[in-house]
Amino acid sequence: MARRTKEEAQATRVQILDAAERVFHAQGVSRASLAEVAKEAGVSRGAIYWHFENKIDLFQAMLERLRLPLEELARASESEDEPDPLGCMRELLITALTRLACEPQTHRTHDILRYKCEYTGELLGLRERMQALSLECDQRIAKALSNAVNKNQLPSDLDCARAAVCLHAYMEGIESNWLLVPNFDLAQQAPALVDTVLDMLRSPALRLRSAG
Amino acid sequence: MARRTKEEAQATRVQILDAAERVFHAQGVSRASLAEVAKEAGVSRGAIYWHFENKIDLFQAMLERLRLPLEELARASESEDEPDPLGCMRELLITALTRLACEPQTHRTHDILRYKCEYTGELLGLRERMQALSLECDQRIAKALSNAVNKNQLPSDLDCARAAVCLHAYMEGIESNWLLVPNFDLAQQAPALVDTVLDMLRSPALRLRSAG
DNA sequence: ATACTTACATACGTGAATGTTTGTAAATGC
DNA sequence: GCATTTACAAACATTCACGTATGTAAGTAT
Repeated sequence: MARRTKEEAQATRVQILDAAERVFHAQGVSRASLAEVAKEAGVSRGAIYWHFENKIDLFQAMLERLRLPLEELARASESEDEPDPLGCMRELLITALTRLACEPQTHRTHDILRYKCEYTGELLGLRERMQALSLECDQRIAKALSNAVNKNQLPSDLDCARAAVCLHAYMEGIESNWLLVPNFDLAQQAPALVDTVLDMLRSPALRLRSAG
Repeated sequence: MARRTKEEAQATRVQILDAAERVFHAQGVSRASLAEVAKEAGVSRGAIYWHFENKIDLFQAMLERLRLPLEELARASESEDEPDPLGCMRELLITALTRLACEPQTHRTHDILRYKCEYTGELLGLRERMQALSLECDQRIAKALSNAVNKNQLPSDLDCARAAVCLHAYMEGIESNWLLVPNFDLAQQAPALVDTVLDMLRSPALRLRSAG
């Protein structure tokens, strides 16, 4: 085939990324072959090697597409100027679940990250990144909770660090379990699920010096 | 090498399973080769093919070793005769976390299942089994909660099914996040973590007809 | 218009892992 | 005590995906 214009080239790049998403989801990252991705994208393997270094480069490029969609909301709930940090966090958590339920791309990508991917070998860098993200997530939640305490939206003796760990775990588990068995309407249940965990923040077990 | 006695054969079988656990954990299931497992076990690849059909057979045999350790406790909290179903469940949940933290074999195996394994292709059967286990887990928890309600240990209008989903998710998330970043003493924190989620069961958001 | 570069397609070489087959010495059954 | 089976080791053949190298036609700069 002949040379394409720059826009056409960008289009094939997106086609490859979309195909990779589908093939990685169907076969798993390690089992997926670039030949399959090429076939699914309607190009040759050479095209993939033109746009990407190798499979993990393709994989990571695919993941990059889904970054920083919730950054603004997150920043808002962390801001000390935000008058309603708890409500802001509630929105944030509900949005996260809703996006997972309603956006197929988000759904597939998270499914790959949880159940179709081995965090070892060439993907050790990804594992470290997930670890960093997990820690950062804990800290951001703790910060938002602290702001909520300062606005008297939560008990003043709340152990924000431990509460953040619990809240994070709960959200993680909801996502994991629903991805494994999507036997309820996540988008519809999202507000109730989030309100449940926010109620947990009033638990006596989460007060300072109550344990630990 | 020459033929071994039956007990010696059983010993090499266990050696292979132990080696598989280590290699799967280090390399991931798909990246791990039977040659590596054999080398780690101090046998030849032929020995593995004698004891197991192939890699996934070996993998599933490895998983079988860890089954039904909590079955009795679980059954107790499900039993309607149990006078303290909530306390029984508390014990069960704490035990689960403590085992994860204290038993290296449990730790490694769960780490493999969560972060070193792709639930697709030849492991689709495993995925279906995990789905079934997840559903069964929800139902068992719901049953235990229902028993606790009957003993007046929990509010009578508790939505046991939804509460079970939430409790299950929380535990799942605690395990997942701690396996990814083991930056606190899980065994020590286990009682506090469990008490926190048990307090959540009193949340108004988990009452019947409150949502959903 | 031409020279150069781009955006791929095609073909090739390589290595690694798999499953199988064959060999063998000792343990076990009768 | 002999035949048979067991519990492996070692060698073999095959597959398969990867990376690379080469080919090529059209776009782009000058």
